[in-house]
Amino acid sequence: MQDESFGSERTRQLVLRVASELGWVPNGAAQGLASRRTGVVGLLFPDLGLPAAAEEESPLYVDQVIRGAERTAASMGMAVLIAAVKASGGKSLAYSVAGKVDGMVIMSRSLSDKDIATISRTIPAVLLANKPGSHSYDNVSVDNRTGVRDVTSHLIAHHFHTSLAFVAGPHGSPDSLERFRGFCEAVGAAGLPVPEAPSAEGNFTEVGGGKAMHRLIEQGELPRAIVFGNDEMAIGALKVLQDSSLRVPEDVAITGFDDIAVARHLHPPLTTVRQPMRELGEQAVSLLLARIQDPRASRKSVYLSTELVVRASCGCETPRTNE
Amino acid sequence: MQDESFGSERTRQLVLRVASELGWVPNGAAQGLASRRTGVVGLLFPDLGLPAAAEEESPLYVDQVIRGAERTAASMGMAVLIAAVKASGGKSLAYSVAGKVDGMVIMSRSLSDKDIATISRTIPAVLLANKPGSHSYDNVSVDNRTGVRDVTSHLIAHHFHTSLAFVAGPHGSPDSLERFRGFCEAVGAAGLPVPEAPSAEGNFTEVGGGKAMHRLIEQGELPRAIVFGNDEMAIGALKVLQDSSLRVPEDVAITGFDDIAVARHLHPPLTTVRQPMRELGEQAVSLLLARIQDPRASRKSVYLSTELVVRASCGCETPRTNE
DNA sequence: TTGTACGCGTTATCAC
DNA sequence: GTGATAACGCGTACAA
Repeated sequence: MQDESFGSERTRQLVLRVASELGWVPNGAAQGLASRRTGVVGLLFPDLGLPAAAEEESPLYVDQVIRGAERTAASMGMAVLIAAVKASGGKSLAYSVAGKVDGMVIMSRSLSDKDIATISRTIPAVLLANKPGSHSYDNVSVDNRTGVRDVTSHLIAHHFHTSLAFVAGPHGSPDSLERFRGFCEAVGAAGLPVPEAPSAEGNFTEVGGGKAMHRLIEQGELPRAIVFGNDEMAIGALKVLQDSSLRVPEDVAITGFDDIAVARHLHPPLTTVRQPMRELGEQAVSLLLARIQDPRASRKSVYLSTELVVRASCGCETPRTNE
Repeated sequence: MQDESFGSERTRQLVLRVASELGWVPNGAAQGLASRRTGVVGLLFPDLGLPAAAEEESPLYVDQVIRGAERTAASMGMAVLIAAVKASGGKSLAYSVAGKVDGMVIMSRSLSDKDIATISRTIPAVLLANKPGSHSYDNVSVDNRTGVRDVTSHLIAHHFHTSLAFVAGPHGSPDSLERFRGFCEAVGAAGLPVPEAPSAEGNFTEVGGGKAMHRLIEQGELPRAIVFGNDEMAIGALKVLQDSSLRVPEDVAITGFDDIAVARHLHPPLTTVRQPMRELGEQAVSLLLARIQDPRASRKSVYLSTELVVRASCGCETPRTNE
């Protein structure tokens, strides 16, 4: 099947034709067993275990990564085996996947460090969006810190805000932590007081963002600008603000992170930091394929840069143009 | 590995522990070859080959189906192998996938009837959102016709519109065709003139919808209500209408189909037909697993019903409540 | 209960 | 260049 040089080209074609007419399909298991390569890459992502409704709104993030991964895998003739892994156990699926693929991409918060270590002893693994500094593996992540630093600086330098707040995602999320650091850097660089901790936490969800906003409002002393750790929390907060008759951006400016599809359709359109989610998946698979080819090359870390997307929620004018 | 009854339970635990300490992972290929089941289900979806930018906005549909499929597959301990198939050839990936799975879910427009037939001779296949009536396979689809009939009737009965238009998706899309039929049924039932063909086509994309809208405007005789074949086209049209200083819904009412996440964030929020995309994926995998268990059971077709989601773009009041 | 040999469908190696 | 044959790693049936 894989030998391209055959005696008689005619015979080859004939066999191939008959084979397809007969509906013959090569057995992948046998191929894999004999050739020691499956032609499949695995992709593990976290199953947040959210109620279906919430999940439906949210996880554009993972979806885009999957798309990117599928895309570059396909360009190399490989398929992608996906599996959501619950934080609470259920790792057996992960191991099962590990036995069926040539390598895997492991998204952050889907597997414990120990399990990653175990698996990576059998097949190569690339970490996606994990805490920076884990140099034991190939790694691809986005420059969260610079991204948030950029929006925050924009709020300060361009709109002259001096009372700012940051709303974080779930505890322990490397992404959220880095974003908070970026916020602190920008605030510090402007000579403003640097907070010890985020002003609130919203779990990266819309409802969480709404609740966080409520808390901030009830505390009094509403900040003039709020940097949210992601877009969804900003969306939830936006609703709460509107219901509280607080105007955005006149009374309080808000920004997000991710630039999910809804962001530009909000009123006002959300100023945010664009994250190349799809490219994240693409790069991860690229790294993985490279490592499969050369298992003993030096570890690589890829940082993808973000892009500030200025719309109206920060206080900038939005020209009423189309796109 | 699969024999739960062992002589000495202690020994069993010991072996398992050592195995995991050694980082041993069972070889899926060998398991598959010996047991004749891979523990993997395949999912083929169409690669529309759109530019990345357009794709990023759009394919919520496929993503949700993937999620649903992954979800129920995981509940049965199975992983999902996904592959995007370009309409233009590239079917080799599809066949490769077919050799690696216990069965596949094939989304409409991803594979030719002939290829489906060939593959299904080797492994069970379930068709997703294909033309109704293909009773040769297990089939799951959404009740497009009733869905559009419902919105259209709403426009007629509730808002007393008599000049309506339908904007279709790509030529040859079974979904689009069924939705047009639903439109015609509603229009006919109300005693209004039934059109021969859709008033315009928008390829199911946002830009396509915008262009279609332009065409309708330039034709003069703007209909008072426009039923779009999906949400994205409605979004594109909405922008064009606003740029043309036409008010929605005062000057023209519009509706969509799918209820993608952006729909409720638009201004005005889009009245649309909710399609249980995720459940589509779930049901497809359920059918597939059932067929794998009993390959000679009778064919099954599952129709999922839609739900009319009334918001403001049709002319209804939207109470300014929060969800 | 425990051990052993065979088969799964393909690739790869080695004589010819 | 061509054609046999031994792995590949795990289930499983059968013998001990």
